[in-house]
Amino acid sequence: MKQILIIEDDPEIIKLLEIHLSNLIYTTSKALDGEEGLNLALQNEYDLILLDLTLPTMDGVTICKRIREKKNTPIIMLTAKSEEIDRVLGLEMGADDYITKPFSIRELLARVKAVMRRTDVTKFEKKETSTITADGLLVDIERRKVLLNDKKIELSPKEFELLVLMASNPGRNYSRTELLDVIWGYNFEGYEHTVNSHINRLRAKIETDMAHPKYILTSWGVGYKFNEDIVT
Amino acid sequence: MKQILIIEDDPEIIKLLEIHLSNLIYTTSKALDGEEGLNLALQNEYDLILLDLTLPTMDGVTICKRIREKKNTPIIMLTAKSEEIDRVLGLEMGADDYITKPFSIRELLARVKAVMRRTDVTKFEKKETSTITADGLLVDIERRKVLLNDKKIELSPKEFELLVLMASNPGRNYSRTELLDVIWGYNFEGYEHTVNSHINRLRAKIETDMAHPKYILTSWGVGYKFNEDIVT
DNA sequence: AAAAAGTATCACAATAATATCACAGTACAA
DNA sequence: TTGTACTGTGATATTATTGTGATACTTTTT
Repeated sequence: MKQILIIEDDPEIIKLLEIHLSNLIYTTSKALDGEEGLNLALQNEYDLILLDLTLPTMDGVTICKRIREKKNTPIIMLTAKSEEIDRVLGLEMGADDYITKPFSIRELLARVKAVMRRTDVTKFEKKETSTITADGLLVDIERRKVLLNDKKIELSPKEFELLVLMASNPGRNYSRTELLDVIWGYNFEGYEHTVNSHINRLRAKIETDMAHPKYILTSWGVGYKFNEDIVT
Repeated sequence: MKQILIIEDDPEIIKLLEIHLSNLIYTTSKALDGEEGLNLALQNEYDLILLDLTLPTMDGVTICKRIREKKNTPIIMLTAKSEEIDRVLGLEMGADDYITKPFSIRELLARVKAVMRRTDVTKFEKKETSTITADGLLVDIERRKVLLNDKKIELSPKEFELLVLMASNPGRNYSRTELLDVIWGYNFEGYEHTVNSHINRLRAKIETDMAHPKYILTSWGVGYKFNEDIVT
């Protein structure tokens, strides 16, 4: 019997999911807010987690990341936003799939089955490396440490997160909105040019020539990306 | 053949949408005011509805809600206001996506395709080709990267969009007006020969012999097209 | 062949996007 | 409390991109 955890604050949706998932011989647990959901997810072994993006006490993005730090449980995000960008975001933060509300039950069940099928095979695969190396730069994610030519660099939290996110996927373009969503959080109400400032400060610490950055490149009219040509 | 319903009071925009949607092998119906639109939406089975927010006789929000009471037809809202509030409203009332006027046709088509893909359960596993190859040219749409004989080429936003659009349909002729509508947006007030300049700059970056272009060909008296004889 | 129409090219100004910097508010530790 | 580091934002500087005019060049038409 497969165990599914539902983290979702709308009781209507929970009810809906429970009815249809139990038809497929899955048993379900539920959590109504983020904190509770995270605890359940970490303390038990589920086969799948259905995770709402917008939740009380802790938002879905954070929960997803926190779960991924400890566990490999497959996660399907439930989100109200349907922009293409969000899809990528959801997957990059470690979710296995996403589905946008309002969704049809048929569609959801198809994805649940698909994820179950997929993870049966890949269940025992190893997690990714926790250090990134590129030219003279070394980023130790676990220890939150950055070395530039063997010299230790002190980064602020935001700077570090920016670096890790972008360096984890060299060559991928990140729009300012995307970065705000992922690092600042979904509900950040502020200007996009806040990102500029942080990129600027990050560059000041790791780049030798500010006019010609080696690591953090700007994609004009798009956003920023980590230089893919220098990763080892 | 997919059926799309357009509920929109501006005949110009309807015409524009019809032209470009028919290129994608969609057939369209149209309604010029809210009442008519609602009736059509309820009495027929459409695959998608494009719904203007501000309409005579009945506004878009009401129509959207009324449709949702009876049907699950995917809806994309067309709205002139760009405030964040309106977006959330649009989604909460049951719309699948929204797009703010003035929009570029390219953007709209992308969303239409995305919604179609999403709602079509059977096609979920299918992946879309995100790279185009032709002779020495490689266009990675997802990563916004262009390689010419394994050498990276930096393109400006407009140049990149022109290339992607035309390379996606090799051999198809694009008039200057069409390119302006699709890439610049239908509201662009400017000269057609703006396109010439951008094509010129694009060519300067990817063509080796400007006098005899290999990729971007000129259709005399018509417009431009991507050379269909070299795609792999 | 000349005129006309459409296209190519280029330089330059206007625009929009990004970079930089200073400063104030905040949080947090000593 | 004071001090310190971090962060968001305004102001301003600096760039890259873009639209346009002028002009040269082709192709088509007459």
